[in-house]
Amino acid sequence: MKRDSRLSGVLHLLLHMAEADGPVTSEALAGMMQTNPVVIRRILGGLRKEGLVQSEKGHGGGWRLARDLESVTLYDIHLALGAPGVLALGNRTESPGCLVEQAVNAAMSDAFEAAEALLLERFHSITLASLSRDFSRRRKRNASTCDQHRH
Amino acid sequence: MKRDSRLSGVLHLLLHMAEADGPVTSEALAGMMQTNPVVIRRILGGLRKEGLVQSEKGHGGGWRLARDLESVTLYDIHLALGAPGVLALGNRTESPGCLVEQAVNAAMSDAFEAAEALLLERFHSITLASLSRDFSRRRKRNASTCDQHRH
DNA sequence: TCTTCATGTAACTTAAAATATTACATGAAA
DNA sequence: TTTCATGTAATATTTTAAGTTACATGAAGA
Ligand code: FES
Ligand code: FES
Repeated sequence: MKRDSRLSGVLHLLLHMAEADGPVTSEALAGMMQTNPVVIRRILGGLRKEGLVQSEKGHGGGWRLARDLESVTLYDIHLALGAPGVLALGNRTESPGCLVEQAVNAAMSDAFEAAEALLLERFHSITLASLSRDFSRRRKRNASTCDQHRH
Repeated sequence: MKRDSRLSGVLHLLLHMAEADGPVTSEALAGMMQTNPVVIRRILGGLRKEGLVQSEKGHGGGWRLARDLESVTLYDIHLALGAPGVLALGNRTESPGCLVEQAVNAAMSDAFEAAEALLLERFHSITLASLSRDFSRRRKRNASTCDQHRH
């Protein structure tokens, strides 16, 4: 069982894009995320379909945010990523006819749904803008020593 | 990202053991779970260390519950399984020096902790006994047509 | 126009986990 | 002393995620 850090990673990308003046290339973003440009393009390509980012080809091209920082919540991004399951635990579904399994699943599903609902509700209340503000606050306190680039 | 159904699977095992008169062999349990006996022995071996089940070798051997159904909660079992992460989503930790990452992680960690706490709190209130009662209720309503065995 | 740069995507490869299997030792009952 | 079942290490298989290569498309600049 491994944790999916795609949401976290995408936030990283978006905030870095918010910081930048112009478009940012997938190569630059890949540098920050220590991964391959194609991976970035795949991820951001999905977000573009949802209208969160836009891209431009050719000289001076790259990626930029398509919406206002205030209007984008973690939940929006979560949806744009395909709303992957939020919980690492799940129900067995291999023997649907088994009454034991039915009883187990019924009991756990309630708990799962409650936890998931709580998490997604929190996501609604976190905007890119609030993250950006928090970032600025941190930048004032610490001298940034980011390996990949200067702020 | 795949969901871990170990908890669900273990509950299945334990309830089947609760139903049985004597010890149940790992082979029989493997049949119900459509897996290999060694896999069962590995999982139950972990639970034995926590005092949830006990095993006997040789003729007439197998696995049985070691504690009262009322006294075992989902949370106990979760702990006995090593308390694996409950959430599928997680924080990136690849660039700990990055201030953007710090801001993102700080914001999400709160939400993660809240959701996890809620789920585990629910686990505390579900006992093996309550699951067993629910199972009996279902058995009365439906005629059991379990492929692996009769109840 | 022709070169350069960057995205868009499919196909492929690599790497990492999770799961399953084999093999054999240990100990208990018949 | 044979049979049965657990205990466990080592191995193999399967599945899933991540990364890479290759090349097409289109935009800007020389
Ligand atoms: S295998 Fe679960 S009820 Fe029979
Ligand atoms: S790479 Fe994230 S702050 Fe620089």
